[in-house]
Amino acid sequence: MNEFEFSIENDIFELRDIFECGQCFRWNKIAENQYIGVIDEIVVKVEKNNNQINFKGVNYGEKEPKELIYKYFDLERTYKNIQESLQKVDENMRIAIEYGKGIRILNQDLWETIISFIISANNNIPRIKKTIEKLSEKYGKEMFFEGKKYYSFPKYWMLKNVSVEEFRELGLGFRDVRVKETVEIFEKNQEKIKELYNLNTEELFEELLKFSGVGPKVANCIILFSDLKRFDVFPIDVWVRRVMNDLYFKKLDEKKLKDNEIQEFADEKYGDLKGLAQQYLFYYRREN
DNA sequence: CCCCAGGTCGTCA
DNA sequence: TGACGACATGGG
Repeated sequence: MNEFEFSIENDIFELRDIFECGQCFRWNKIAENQYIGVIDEIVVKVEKNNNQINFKGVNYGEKEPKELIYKYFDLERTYKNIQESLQKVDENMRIAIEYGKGIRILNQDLWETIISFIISANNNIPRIKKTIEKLSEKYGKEMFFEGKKYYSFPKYWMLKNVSVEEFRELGLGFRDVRVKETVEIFEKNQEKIKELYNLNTEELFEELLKFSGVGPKVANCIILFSDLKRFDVFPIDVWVRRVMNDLYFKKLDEKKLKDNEIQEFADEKYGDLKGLAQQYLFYYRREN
């Protein structure tokens, strides 16, 4: 266990936009310009003043905190260019970007992202967060930072002896079996999982659908929000269907708007940047 | 009591 | 393929 602290400068890095836009579930606001959360086996407090971002925390794992944080926050990527390109699409996109201009798409651990979004199915964000927190408290690694306890998201091998009934006690509901089956898949297919990183987006999508509890929407979220990181996917949930219908399709009953119809439209309109476009639209619609 | 939530799964035509 | 209900849980 050792502590770390360092600062960076970045124009495109707003705490609220990053942590409240629905891509992650383990961050909490502790002050006006501060969030605290867990990445892998480090606890991190992020504080922003002007364009200066400070990272302070403790490391309980093997990985170098600075490298972990650079990767996690996607700091190698220049979002300015991407925004400028997307802004040209139309006025709606320009407004959505203006609202969420501080968003960065995180590179979250694949295993954690898969489990988190399996839990997200037919669920709401506060309850998803609560359930993931319980899972971590019960099975993750205990960590201490500034007088408080935190818990890492449990690695798959830490869950191998957990029964379906024990999963259900966490409040997973009908998703308990899916989580259990996913643990087993990870135990038996490590080589195959490592190869996911070499696949193209289409192949990746097909492979992820084989997981229990992973359908089209969850698969696309995993591809976009994990360290698999591809921007050429467009996850469609109730909010995205809602915003797309309001802005473009204008059907009286939005449930009659088919996913395929939205997908084709998004391909055409946003191209390979549709993942980021989706996130600006989702965040804009959910917060307004 | 109802409806809804970052949906998926099994079933049936 | 495509439609449709079931599936736990908690909040409004």
